[in-house]
Amino acid sequence: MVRVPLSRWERERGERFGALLRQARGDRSMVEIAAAAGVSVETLRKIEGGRIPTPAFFTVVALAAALDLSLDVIAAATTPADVTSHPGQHPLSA
Amino acid sequence: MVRVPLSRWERERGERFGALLRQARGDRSMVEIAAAAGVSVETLRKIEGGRIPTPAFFTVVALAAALDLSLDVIAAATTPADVTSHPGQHPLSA
DNA sequence: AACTATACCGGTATTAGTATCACGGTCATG
DNA sequence: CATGACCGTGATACTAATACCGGTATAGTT
Repeated sequence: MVRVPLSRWERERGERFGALLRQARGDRSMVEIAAAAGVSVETLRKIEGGRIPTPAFFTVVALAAALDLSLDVIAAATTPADVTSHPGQHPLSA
Repeated sequence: MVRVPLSRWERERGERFGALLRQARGDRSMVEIAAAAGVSVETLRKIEGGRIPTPAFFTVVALAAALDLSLDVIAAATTPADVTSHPGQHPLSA
């Protein structure tokens, strides 16, 4: 009946995710990438800054396309290796 | 100041997405896949049925892993070809 | 036959989180 | 100076994720 709050781990993962996007953006402006992805600039800023730790899948799809990134690479890069070897240790989803 | 409601197109995309997951699940039980992904069964059911049209990215990551699917393949399969050739015609994100 | 267990179905209620706009501020550039 | 990008924030409506409900269907057991 209640949505479970995001754990610390999930928040940190979101921060890692945001940092990865920031890095991929490089010299391009946030405004440019947000427009290319069809997302508001504020949203991209929040995602990059980890303040939206679990964005919607299709939002990420659009951002990945604008940044020419593979989703599989993103997913692999934001999951610490120890989690993948022990799937039961942390929630796997958002 | 207000979050824009999901368009019909976005809802339909969510239904396509859900159908793709359902197909990928095959003979395996919803309970089994949901558990493997660390997601509630109700959530998976709703995603498959299109009643959660824009699930969180990391939820999809976990489900894709449980189903042994590539995220890039999922994203490509749920985007009609005419949308990719005309990026301005529909919102690209969730 | 009845009973039990399990999976699946769509819906409801609740809570937490997202995505957006708008704002005031800073900073860099022409 | 004006302009554009970036920053974090407040407020808002919307949506996701969860547990639960009553129902159906199937398979196995007594």
